[in-house]
Amino acid sequence: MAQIQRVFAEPDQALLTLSPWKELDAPHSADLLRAGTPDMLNRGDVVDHDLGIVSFGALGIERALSNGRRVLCTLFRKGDLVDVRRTERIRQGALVALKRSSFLRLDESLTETWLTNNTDIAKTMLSQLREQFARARDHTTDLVSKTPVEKLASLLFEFRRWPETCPEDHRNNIVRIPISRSDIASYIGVKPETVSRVIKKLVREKLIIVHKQDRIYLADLPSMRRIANGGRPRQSTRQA
Amino acid sequence: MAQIQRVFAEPDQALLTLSPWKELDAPHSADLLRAGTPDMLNRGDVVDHDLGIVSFGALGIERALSNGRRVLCTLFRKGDLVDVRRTERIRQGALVALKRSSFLRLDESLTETWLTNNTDIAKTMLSQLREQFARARDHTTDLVSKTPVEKLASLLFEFRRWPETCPEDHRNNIVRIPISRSDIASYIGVKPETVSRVIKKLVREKLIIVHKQDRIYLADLPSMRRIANGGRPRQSTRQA
DNA sequence: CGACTTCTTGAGGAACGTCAACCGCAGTGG
DNA sequence: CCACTGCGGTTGACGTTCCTCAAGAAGTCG
Repeated sequence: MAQIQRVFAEPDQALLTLSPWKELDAPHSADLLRAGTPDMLNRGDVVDHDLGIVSFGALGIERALSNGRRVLCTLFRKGDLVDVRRTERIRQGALVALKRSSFLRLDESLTETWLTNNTDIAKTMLSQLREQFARARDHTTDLVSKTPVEKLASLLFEFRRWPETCPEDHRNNIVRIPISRSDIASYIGVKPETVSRVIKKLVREKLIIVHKQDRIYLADLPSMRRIANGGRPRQSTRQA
Repeated sequence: MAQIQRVFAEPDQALLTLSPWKELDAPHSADLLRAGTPDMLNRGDVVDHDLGIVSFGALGIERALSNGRRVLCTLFRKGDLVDVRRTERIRQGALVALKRSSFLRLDESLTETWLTNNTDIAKTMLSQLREQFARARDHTTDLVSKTPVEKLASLLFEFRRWPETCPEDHRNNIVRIPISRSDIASYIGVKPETVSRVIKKLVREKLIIVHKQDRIYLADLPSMRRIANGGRPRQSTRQA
């Protein structure tokens, strides 16, 4: 028993240092942990539960379209509340691990009880959902009318904001890529080939340097930021 | 004074019959109404407030990219809680009315007090945000890898689910289009010209009939549903 | 080392964006 | 009453872009 406790105590305690959970009083956060069941997940594992917290790693909601098209419509990162319950049961999609991750399953009825007795937890969950909705809007902006280069640049900055980024990497403009190339493609709505070509292009222009597959150096941060915000539109068809 | 009360009493009372607000106890919902300031909005009006409820009409969050690209990253419809406050103040975007609408502004600190004293309201807001996040995921799925035809078909079904749809229209497979063609375009990430061409194409195939500009009849609902769910992928480059 | 998956590179074409012009309609003013 | 104007929407021609397909390279695991 003590052993089992230990197994999840380490990463799961860590999430209490993350916003917004760190704002909770100690007793509440302890409740939170005790009520959760930790799941270790490998890449590709499907989570058959729609309420919990990501202790570490990366999860996503995956949907399949005809023609083998695969869509990643949301990314959940370390510290995120995952609450994908919904009233209308349409097109739910599967919650799937994109890399080695830990998921702290929460019991639904128990959580409901908390919400009734404790407005702090309710407020914390509200701020989480609000934040995730805001991130979804940002992502939508990326998808709606940006070019692949702009989309990828924007995604790099999103990864830069992930809590895994250590302060040193952040200072040095190093971004860790937590997911595979094809997952990136499914997330930003292009094909893996295009992701590859875009990265190659940015390297050629000396805007980034790929240290390792999952480690990219933003050599020209201002330019990259400009591109991410929409600074590289489709070329006009008419010559100047 | 009585007159002013009357002005907003009518549409704003109506929203209490909508999910999830209708689940609230009468005294709480009355508080909700009293605390709000109703704003009448015309198409194009910008709302400089990030907390409230849509009494009727349609609002959207609009962002501008370089090159004159305009993005509508979320739609808010009748009954929706609009809570777009966020911790990181990046790329906020403007909340703008897409047609004649009424917005019930809520006071932030007052709402905060409610949440502390009343878990019912907290739960209601939670379920609202959860639902909107779910809708955002659906929209993301549409944007990521669907063709324009699929995107538009999907949007028609979204409009069909809007609370304005009267039961009769629903039975008769009539969809009311609440926003302009160019807003549709900015929302599904294509150009107005493409929207026009797609509609024309669907009409030619006898899948829909356009009664009026803002009234479309789904002549072949099953086919349309199939298309909306991804049934019309990009044509292969290789001949069969 | 070989079997495997993931990523990259290359060629070619469909598709959607770009531009420009036109249409229909509503409001305005002579 | 009609010309004028402005706006939203539509149509057509054309070209860039990114997807498709296929094959090779690189990384991963037994």
